[in-house]
Amino acid sequence: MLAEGEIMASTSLCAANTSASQNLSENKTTQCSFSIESILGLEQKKDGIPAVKPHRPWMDACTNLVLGDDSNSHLQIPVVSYENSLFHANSDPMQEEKVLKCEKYFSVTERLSFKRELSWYRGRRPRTAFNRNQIEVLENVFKMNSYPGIDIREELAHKLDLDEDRIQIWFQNRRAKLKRSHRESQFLMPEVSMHKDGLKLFK
Amino acid sequence: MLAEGEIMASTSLCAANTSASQNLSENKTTQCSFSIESILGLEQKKDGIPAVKPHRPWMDACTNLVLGDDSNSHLQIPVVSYENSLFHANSDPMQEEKVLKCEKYFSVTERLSFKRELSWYRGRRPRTAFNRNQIEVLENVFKMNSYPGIDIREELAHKLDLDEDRIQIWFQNRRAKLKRSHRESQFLMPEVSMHKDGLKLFK
DNA sequence: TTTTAATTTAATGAG
DNA sequence: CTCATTAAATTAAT
Repeated sequence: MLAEGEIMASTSLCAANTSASQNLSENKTTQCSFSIESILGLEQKKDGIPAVKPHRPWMDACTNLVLGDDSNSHLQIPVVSYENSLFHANSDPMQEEKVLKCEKYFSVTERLSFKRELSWYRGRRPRTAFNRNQIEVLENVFKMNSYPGIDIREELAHKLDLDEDRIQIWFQNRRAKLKRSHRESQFLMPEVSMHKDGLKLFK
Repeated sequence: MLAEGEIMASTSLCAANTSASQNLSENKTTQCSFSIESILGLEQKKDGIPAVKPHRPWMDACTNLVLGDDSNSHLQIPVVSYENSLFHANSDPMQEEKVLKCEKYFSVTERLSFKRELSWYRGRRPRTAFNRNQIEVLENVFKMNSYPGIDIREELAHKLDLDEDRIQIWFQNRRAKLKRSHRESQFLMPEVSMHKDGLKLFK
């Protein structure tokens, strides 16, 4: 099930968005309490309170989490799995230090929710920071094979002490990056790509 | 955490390498000169140059005009279009002093390219300075919707005389800022946010 | 020094 | 899988 706000985030659609869009594109009168002038900041602000609830998915979720509201269990963060997992096998010292600092001032539960907040609201996986060696190995493998099969990925995962999933994602992102660079160099230097087949397109 | 060079210490490296090699080349015999060491990045690297170029649309003209096709163009400094611009209207004294010193030894042209290199040693977009009105409008829109869709962004871009890209980046940075501030206030006053509804959440 | 515009990339979800 | 998009973590200009 999708988290509340998730749809909003991915489609950029919400009440505020729609109304704002209408206001911005058409100067129609609205039943909303904000006009295009207010949107554009051309009107004197009389109240600081927006007519619509701001769209802040991560805050919404944090509120739910902190309050432990079970009616929104669809928003729950798979905290546990991250807690004990290997995700932070290569966590950086900075974050470790932060956590250690917390220990002195907060309860375990509080620390948990702080850590939870450090990652994203749905328990978005903490961003993996590959070290130099990992990157180098991955790049070298990529040079030879940008579509490594499951066996190679597993092998890499084991050798580099990473989840196979991280490897997979890395290769996906790496392929996307390569593709983008190709697109861009074509755009930047069309004459090269046009001449590469020996065609005389410009004379 | 995987230490640098840790993989070299692995005892099963050779056997593993062999299978990796087989896996990597899959079905075909390797006509390439890659060894397993090179695959795993254990060989001396001779180039530190990234395989792909960054996206620098505003440099397109320069790249094409000045450099033409150059596989290392990401390292190059664009020469033409920013020469006469306002970007360096207020250069700092330190830099000025350096330049004066240089005067004794370098030609005007060399000095120019030195200056250019200082500020353009990487092809980074010149920092946009939003004016007060632009900020105000952006902030007002942000209050209602921190994820404006493409239509609103385009509209804003037109109304504020900015690239849509600037708008997009602004909102990204603005969201990050909001989130950061939220995180910080929770860190500073966890009891407030946790007890704000008077609930006993932890017992 | 602080703030924030710009960049790179890991993670995510839809197609 | 691709592709577009997002947030995290930076870098660098002011």
